[in-house]
Amino acid sequence: MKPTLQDVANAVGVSRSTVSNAYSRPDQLSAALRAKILDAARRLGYPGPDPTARSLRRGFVGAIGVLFTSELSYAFTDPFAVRFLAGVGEVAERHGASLLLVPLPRERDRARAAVDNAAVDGFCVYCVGDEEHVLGAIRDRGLPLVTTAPEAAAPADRFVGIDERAAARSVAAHVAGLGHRRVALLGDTVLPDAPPGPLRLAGPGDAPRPTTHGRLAGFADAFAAAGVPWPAITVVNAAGNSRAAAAAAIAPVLAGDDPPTAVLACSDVLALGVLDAAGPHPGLSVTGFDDIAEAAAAGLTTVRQPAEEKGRLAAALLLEPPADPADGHLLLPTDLVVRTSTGPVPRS
Amino acid sequence: MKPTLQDVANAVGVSRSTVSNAYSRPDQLSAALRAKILDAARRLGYPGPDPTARSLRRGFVGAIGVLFTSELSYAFTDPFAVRFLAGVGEVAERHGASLLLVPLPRERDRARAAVDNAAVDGFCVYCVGDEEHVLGAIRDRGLPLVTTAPEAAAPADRFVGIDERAAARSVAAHVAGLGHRRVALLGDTVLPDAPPGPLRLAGPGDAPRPTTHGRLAGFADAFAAAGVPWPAITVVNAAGNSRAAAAAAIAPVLAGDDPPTAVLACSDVLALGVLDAAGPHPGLSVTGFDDIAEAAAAGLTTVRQPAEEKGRLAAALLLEPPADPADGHLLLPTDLVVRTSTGPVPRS
DNA sequence: TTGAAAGCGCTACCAT
DNA sequence: ATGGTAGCGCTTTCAA
Repeated sequence: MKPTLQDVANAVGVSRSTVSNAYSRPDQLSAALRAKILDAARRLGYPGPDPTARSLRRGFVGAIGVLFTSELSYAFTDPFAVRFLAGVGEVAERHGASLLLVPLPRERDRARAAVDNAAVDGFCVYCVGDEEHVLGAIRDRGLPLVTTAPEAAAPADRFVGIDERAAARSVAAHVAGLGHRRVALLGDTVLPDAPPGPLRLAGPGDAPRPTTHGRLAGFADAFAAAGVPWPAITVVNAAGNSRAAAAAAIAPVLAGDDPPTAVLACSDVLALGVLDAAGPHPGLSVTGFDDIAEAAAAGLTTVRQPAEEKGRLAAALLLEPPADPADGHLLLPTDLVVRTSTGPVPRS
Repeated sequence: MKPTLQDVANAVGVSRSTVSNAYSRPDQLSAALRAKILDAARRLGYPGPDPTARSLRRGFVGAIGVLFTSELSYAFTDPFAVRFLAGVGEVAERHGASLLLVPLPRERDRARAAVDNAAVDGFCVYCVGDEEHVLGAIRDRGLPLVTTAPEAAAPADRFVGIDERAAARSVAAHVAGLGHRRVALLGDTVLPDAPPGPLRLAGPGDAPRPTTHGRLAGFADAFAAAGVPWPAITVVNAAGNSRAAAAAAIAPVLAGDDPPTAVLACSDVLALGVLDAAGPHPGLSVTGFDDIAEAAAAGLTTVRQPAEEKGRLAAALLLEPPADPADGHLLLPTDLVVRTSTGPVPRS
């Protein structure tokens, strides 16, 4: 059996309290006794207080949960998510807090159970869409919570994000300003179980994922202002946020008659996929969203949002809660980054 | 106060055991009673058994620790490390296990404390070098452990990795075969506190990091076989595994008189940095290590090792321990990937 | 400066 | 099918 604190106490001939103090409150006993205790512990192979028991007694854990409302293994595949995580890690590191990455099963009740079983002091939720049940589970546990989707945040929640709609509007306005009128909008899982390819949508609001919804709405705003009504815009669904999925989804649209002169994607990864597929369509304008590292190399026009900073602030909101709850909702700035993937409408 | 299991028991008028069973062993009570209990729990706002208390009682946690023997925030910056993590996550996901990412402070005793305080059932250690004290702490806790560095593995440890030396030998042989004789080897933190730039090393063994050591030794093997003795080889130190650090470290070497005709880097990230710095030196052959995604786009000749698979196997070794301990040491295959960044020695 | 007592919230065994 | 009992290993008053 592993030795316990009690064993050390017995060996030294002191009480458990004293051994406990030797570890957690060195000022509560003489240096000599402490040394003696630590020494005995070493001899017995006692590795120090059991983290679980300590957490139970103390009532807190020293770890924050990070939830991606998508496959965990997928999250590592998404450059933006990884940078967000890096930011979270940076702040956690500073606080000596660990990060518990909790895989979320797709089924709601199992997802809820996963949340219920996580030994953490609070959660950062990287929202992809379809997170309400997860957030509900966290709130039910009475744990603090920060989300990245404003629509998802309850008044008591903390939030850090961007104005998705305004940001999307800014790229779209740039594209509209270049004269594009025949455009396609590309999103990941625009409708839950839709097949890849073009889609009928009564309006941006039909997209259940708040992020997608916000971005589509922003795109629509700008084109509406340029005289292009929603029905004239093609919405294209990709089955996943990957280059391959994007390429597969957009190919038939580009190959159709009356193809768009510009494609506005809801993420850089998707935009890169469009570029992959657009090889034979030079002159096509393409925009992304996020400004991941690959975007620059590809010359992608996009909207930059501060990825690491978003993560840092999310963690900080959890680990250094603002005194005034009103400071718990942070809106980050975004920048339109114009590169070479957008240009005037080609005359043909 | 948050309600406890006891409160639910009182409310329903049953014992704690029964409530516990309602959650953890549904087959131990009638469906009707169970429904009644769960219902009361919902009404009271009882979120289910406390994870910490449950772990204490059950003696296991349902989480595995992942340790990077470097800054945690740095790990997310390293494409190879991220892919490793993706692999770990994939398997953890399948087992319903969470991943606890533990930031390691630089100071040894604080690092040990971080390990001691982690509530996990075992550790995957992604070895960068200088991990002995960390591994010792894990062993002292009696927790199972898988490393990625064979040198670091004690007999009881599990291990998954590659034959660093042989892999390095394969790229170096390719370069030597192209006729290169004036070569530089580039590594991250070849010596602990060395400044960026060329370095004197009595031999590969002087590099304390086992991975660096192994790769340098492999490079040396191949050149020795080609008639280039160790002292004729320039070893260059980069202050970090980043493109910028690599570029800064290699620049003076390329600018010196008698510059190398080939640079062999210990990682793709470093190699990419060399390429950045080599703009004005066309004809320079450069090799990397790992075959990250960016390598292909850059035309980098490198050694591929299966990143996600390494992570998957590491997690599997922990979560599905092999019956025969002898199966706990896995050596993964590597492949030489020749692209355009290497070529014959330019005649000048 | 040290120790005794009282749980933290839960589960597993053994009865009934 | 349900309940009683006995801790899991630790920390924290409080008293000595």
